[in-house]
Amino acid sequence: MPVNTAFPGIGIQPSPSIPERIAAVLRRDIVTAEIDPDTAIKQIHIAQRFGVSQAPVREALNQLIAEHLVVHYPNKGVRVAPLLAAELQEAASLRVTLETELVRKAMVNFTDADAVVAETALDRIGKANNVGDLMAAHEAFHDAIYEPAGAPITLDIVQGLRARCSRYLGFMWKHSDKGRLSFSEHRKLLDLVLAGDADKTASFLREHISASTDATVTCLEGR
Amino acid sequence: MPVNTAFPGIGIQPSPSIPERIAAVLRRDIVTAEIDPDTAIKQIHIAQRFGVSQAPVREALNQLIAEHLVVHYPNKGVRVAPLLAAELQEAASLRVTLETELVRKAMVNFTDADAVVAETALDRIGKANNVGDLMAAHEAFHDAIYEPAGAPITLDIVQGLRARCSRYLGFMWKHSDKGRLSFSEHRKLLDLVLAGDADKTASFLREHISASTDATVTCLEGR
DNA sequence: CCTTGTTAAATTATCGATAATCGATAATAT
DNA sequence: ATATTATCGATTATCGATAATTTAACAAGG
Repeated sequence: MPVNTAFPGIGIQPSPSIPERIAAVLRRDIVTAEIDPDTAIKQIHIAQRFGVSQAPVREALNQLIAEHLVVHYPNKGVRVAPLLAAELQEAASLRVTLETELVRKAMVNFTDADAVVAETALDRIGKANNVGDLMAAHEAFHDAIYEPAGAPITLDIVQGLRARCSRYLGFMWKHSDKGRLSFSEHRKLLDLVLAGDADKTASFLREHISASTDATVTCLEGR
Repeated sequence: MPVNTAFPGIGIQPSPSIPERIAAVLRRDIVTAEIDPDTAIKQIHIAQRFGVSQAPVREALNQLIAEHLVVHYPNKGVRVAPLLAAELQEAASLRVTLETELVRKAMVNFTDADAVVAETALDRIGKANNVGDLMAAHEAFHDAIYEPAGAPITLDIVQGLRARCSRYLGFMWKHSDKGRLSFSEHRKLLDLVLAGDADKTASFLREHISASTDATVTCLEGR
């Protein structure tokens, strides 16, 4: 009993469940710094906002708890996680370790189709006209670079770490004009991947992550 | 308004919630291979077993989903995750990368108190008389070795990866007598940490993880 | 004989309401 | 006046029941 007989091999992407839709909206609001750190998120408010009962809201919040975007206080609910320089620095350090390894493995398998996907994401970065779209495109670009590595567990961890770091970027963009996401750095990263020099690509990626982290940390400490 | 005036500085460890207790039991049953891979876990059964309604059961299952110990099929429930050699190998490879880094950082800060905690866990490994206790002690030992690194995010990720790998160990122990958890290897690991040679410790740790992984993979493929 | 459509059973997902918990405040006692 | 206890309001956590979904069995038709 195949999942999708009309388009064999493609499969049906299940329409996002209610909890997933709610989590997606809250996640965007958090990483774009639309909601301030430490803000309490009350189940009833969210339930009314989406016109559902509290049960699916709780599931969405549990998702965000697992992603460390909110913190849970038993019997007191959840709050948007605080922004701590130590968290950003450790997460970024891990990203350097894991993403350089991922890109090395990906480069071995990189196909023309993968390049097309990455180019498309790059275009989306250039065309994005709001913070949410920009971040989504940024995610998509990095994922496109790493997916060919064929390391799904690592990729999953990296995605979580990147979301955690993106929060800080979103905060910086909201409160200052520094460190705008540079189109050109990503263009160069993709060019390096296509050129095939693994060492050069890895060290450029390390710089890419470190530089944006350092800018964010100084912005964070300046308040 | 201090949390605990009778024992200042100690604080009250909040008694585990119902979902946490349920998740803990299911987690143990899964990693000790008491439940076979692909077994469907029905909400009503668990609810009746613990004498609660389905709501807290769903929360416990969501926890296990986040830990990748069960897989969720929308509108069809959860099943114990399958055992795949590829998953074990990638998770173990990640563990080598992250745990060698952790132990290096931990050795810089290692105190006598940390050593006592590790020795205690080592004793528990020796005295454990069932698979569940053995695994819990094993976890505690490795955590004791890594905690002084002061890298909570990395430690959290490593704990998740170790739980994923432990499933395979539990499976092997259930179906063969090979690869019993050796007390002596952990004794030597702790000795190396205390001796202070970071390179030697890291390479021993790499071998410790790789060897047990290889044994498990061959056991897994032999059926 | 195979396919297709229909129904029934089982299970998940959601709902509305209740119980349990917490923080703050008021009341009482020392 | 201070410290302890009791009550209140708000919110989470849990419950029991219903709605939605899937699966399997079976019947009708090609």
